[in-house]
Amino acid sequence: MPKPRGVSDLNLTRAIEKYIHDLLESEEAPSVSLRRKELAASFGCVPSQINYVLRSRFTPERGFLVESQRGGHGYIRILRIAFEEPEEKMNHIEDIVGDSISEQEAHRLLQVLQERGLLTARERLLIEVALRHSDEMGQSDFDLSQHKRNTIQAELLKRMLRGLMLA
Amino acid sequence: MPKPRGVSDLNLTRAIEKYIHDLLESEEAPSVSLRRKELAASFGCVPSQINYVLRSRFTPERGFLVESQRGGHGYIRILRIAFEEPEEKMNHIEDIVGDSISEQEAHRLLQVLQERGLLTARERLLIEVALRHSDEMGQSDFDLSQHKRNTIQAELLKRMLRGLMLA
DNA sequence: CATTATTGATTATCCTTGACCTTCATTATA
DNA sequence: TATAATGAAGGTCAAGGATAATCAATAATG
Repeated sequence: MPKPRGVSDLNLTRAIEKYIHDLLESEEAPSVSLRRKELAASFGCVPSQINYVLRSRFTPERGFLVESQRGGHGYIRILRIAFEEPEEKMNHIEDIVGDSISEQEAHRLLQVLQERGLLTARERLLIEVALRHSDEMGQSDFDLSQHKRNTIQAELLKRMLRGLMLA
Repeated sequence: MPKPRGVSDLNLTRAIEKYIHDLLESEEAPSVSLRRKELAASFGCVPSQINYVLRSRFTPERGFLVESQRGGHGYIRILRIAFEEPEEKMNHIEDIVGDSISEQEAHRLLQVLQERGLLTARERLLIEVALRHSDEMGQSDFDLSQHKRNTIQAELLKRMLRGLMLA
């Protein structure tokens, strides 16, 4: 009888991510500025850890832009980009999906879109089912190459997302 | 040296499946997080066994989504999207869809489901986009017969509805 | 016999750290 | 004033440890 245990264990990266996220939430302005060294010190880590967090979490795919300046009075600024028009939102997504997308990438993207409130869990589930079916068909029934399947997948994904964003 | 696997003589996969299911039942939140290595250890099996259970039992077609993260502080999170009440309703739907369904029929069915509040407009749209894409592929890219396309469509439709309605 | 389950070896990914590199503003100096 | 030195940021990269995923072979089951 295995013990039920929660995995609430935050790692450094997620802690820093959450901290920056909270900063963005609390501010009125859609951006925050900070000192890399100070932030690292307050988390008791090496400064380059901050770069890792920014590179892996505050990407344009997730709706962020990062600016910085070196030297004296250096800084890092994180901007949350807002997509007012469904048109813009859609262009953004089309760019991210591209002409070909792997299952992994699609999976990630859907997770992010749900986190950003652009999809419900049920909608995400529907899309995943459709993508799996497409991939399965392509593999078992038509013996398509990985790349071909990823191309079809990208097309299907874009159509489904397009439909939702413009709805 | 056979290890004691518990009184119930279920096989490993079903035991792990049940364990995860029970966790989901007992929690308030519709998701559980766990460590693959620990869970495997507590069942006295190899970690990849957990992947087998997830791949075969906790699919989107069955109403679940799985997220995971590797590396230090890695985890696996299982989300239950659908609940398993409308068992009968689903049987009914399986009967209606059958092994083959035309675009027209699918269209009407989705309309009814939306009217009954079982689907949102957006969900219906997603399904229609997927069906259309499937049909278009079948016709233009693979030159399939009408009947074959309707068979594939029925399969896709059932999977998507199953995913939403039952677990 | 066909399908499902189990295992272990190998591969991929994520996080963390530290050494070394680049850029910028300020200050010293010719 | 023009330029060089200095110090104070931030950036890059690669290595190492900690997990999880994949895959093919084998066993068990129905």
